[in-house]
Amino acid sequence: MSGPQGSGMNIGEIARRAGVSRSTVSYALSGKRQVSDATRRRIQDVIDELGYRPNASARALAEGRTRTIGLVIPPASKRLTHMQLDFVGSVVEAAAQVDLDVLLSPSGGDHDRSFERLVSESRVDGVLLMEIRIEDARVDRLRDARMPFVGIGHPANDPQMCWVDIDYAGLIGHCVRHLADLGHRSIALLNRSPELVATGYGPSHRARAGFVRAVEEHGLKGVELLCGDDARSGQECIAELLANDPGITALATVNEAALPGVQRALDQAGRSVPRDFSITGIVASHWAEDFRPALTAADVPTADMATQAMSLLVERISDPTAPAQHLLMSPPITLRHSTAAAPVPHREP
Amino acid sequence: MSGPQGSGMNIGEIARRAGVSRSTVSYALSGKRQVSDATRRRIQDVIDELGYRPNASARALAEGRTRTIGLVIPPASKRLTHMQLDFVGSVVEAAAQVDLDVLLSPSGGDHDRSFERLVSESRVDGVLLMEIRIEDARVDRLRDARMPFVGIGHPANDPQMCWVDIDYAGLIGHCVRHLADLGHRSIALLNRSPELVATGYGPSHRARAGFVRAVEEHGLKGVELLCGDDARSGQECIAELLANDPGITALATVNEAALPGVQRALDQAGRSVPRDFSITGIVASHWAEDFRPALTAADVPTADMATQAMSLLVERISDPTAPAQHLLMSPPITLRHSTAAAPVPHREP
DNA sequence: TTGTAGGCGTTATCAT
DNA sequence: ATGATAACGCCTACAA
Repeated sequence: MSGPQGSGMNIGEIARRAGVSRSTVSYALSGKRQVSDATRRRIQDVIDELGYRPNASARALAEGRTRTIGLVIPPASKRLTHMQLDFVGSVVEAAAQVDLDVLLSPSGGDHDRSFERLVSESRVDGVLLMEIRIEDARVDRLRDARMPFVGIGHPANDPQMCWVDIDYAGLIGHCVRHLADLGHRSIALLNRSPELVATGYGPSHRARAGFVRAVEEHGLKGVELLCGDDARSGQECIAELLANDPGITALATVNEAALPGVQRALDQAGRSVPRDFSITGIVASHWAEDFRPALTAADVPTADMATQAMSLLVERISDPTAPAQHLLMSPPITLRHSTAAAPVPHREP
Repeated sequence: MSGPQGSGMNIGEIARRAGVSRSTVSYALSGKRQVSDATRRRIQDVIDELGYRPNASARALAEGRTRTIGLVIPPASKRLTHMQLDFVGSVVEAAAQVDLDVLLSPSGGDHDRSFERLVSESRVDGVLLMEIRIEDARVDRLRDARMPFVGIGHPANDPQMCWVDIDYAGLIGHCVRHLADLGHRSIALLNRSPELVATGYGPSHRARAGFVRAVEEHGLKGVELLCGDDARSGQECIAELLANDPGITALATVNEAALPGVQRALDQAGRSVPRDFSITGIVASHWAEDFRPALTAADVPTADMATQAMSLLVERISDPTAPAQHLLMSPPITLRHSTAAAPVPHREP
């Protein structure tokens, strides 16, 4: 009943007490060869009594796999977004479902000890790589090390690589069309930070592309806002927007962390949502619900993505040579209460 | 330059190519005994050329430690709160600082395979246990397995155990006093879900105790609300409160996930914060900033807690017999914009 | 300063 | 149906 940690509790000890050889115990446990009912029961009794569990390191060494996957997350220093955190939770859950453990690695820069441990010390069987840049050294590193991996997000055209991503370009396009249908003629895109965009952050670039294209298609006026991932930046950004472009009546966002600030700036300007100003975009689903008013938005299906990414990874681990798969997800826009018909322009009497 | 994964890349191969024995390579790497400059350089050259890194499993097996710690989180199925997720990020960061990896285990019920793997397969050197119940089987399990661990939260009186926690009772007391000082006479405690409270969730019980005591001390009327961890529950809860106890003018909360709903219910009732209704409580710091209006609250210092917990754990791993330490943190209440003097009661004319 | 060899706890290939 | 025994890759006395 007590712990197997302390003293010399190992497969040999079990074998000795059960009066069999170590291999028999091993096989009784794995079921990889027949063991008579009698001995199996004897072995199981001893195991139950002592609370034995095989040592993971020894097993990993012998089997050549760790039953663990790595999850590379952005460094926590710059606080993770709701979406990212949600995704981490979902991945851990999805992994637990298939009895895999998850090793977390916060990795941003290129000199990252934690990331290096992951890829080159055989700590994990495969890796889920979050927050991929359009040009991402880590992708090359993983490939170089022959480590099976699946990207959450995708770099520039790379058919060999396996990934799942959100269709930012398409979804922002849908958002723009939704706003256009409501009669908005001048709209803004609330993108992420200038630094992130400068490093070639895929979602930002694709959101921009989708925005530019859709704005053009619908003959709208569009302005792009580069904005830090926090409430303060959001507030400054929107305050400035309202001052410089008072004609803007709607916003599509890919920057959920800035939203509280957006609210505040609109409040201060006396603009009410959705009466005077519409907001939509791409956000983690519960975040959309938590907004006031509830946000009409494309809800990122983090749990789904996690499950899909996990099964892709499992597949890739078991057959690294199989053709790479890409999954571009495009969740529908859920209509809530943050968008409405464009306000009628003021007329001087 | 390329990966050590593929073929037979191990310490023996390095030794062969450098023309030395395996032990020399090992010592050159660990620095645990003198190696002549010449051979060290020769070895290093080979290592650099091949991009060799020692196999973690083999090392763990030989050394008897994994350089990994486990982080036991609540199951992700019921979405984690901001505070919890924030904490996860902070822990990972703190661990990376000291070159430790973090294995995540979502563990709620008592039959948890992932948790069992953690404690009994020697996958980790120590464990950080989140969301401890006042009576918590996992604590016994860890102790039983002689696994060094530190609790985030603490069970009932247990001087042997090492933990760091927030002083919920004291902090809620401060919140109540703050409200009392502002003239509020009838206040509510927004506690967490009935189920959580029923399972003996420490923070809830301690918040309640602190609330009851402080309310009594200041001669106030106090009502406790048990409320699910989501916006909808918050909305229902507060709607009901305003209907049944219209005299309530302030709220102290330990349930940040319900706050968006609280906002909505107050909006619908035409009560404005802080003019008609004050809100304060204990929340993750950025959550307080993101509230509208910004929340006067005790900001939980998650990064601090993580760092402290980590160093306690490291210490405990290196000397399991050292006396247990307890850290009860009591962050100050940051004054923002969600509390104000109690509104003057209505008078029928 | 360096080499030899045994052990860490499993799995898996031989035999029997 | 079961036992020996050699890997797996690294660390570390013990020798030289």
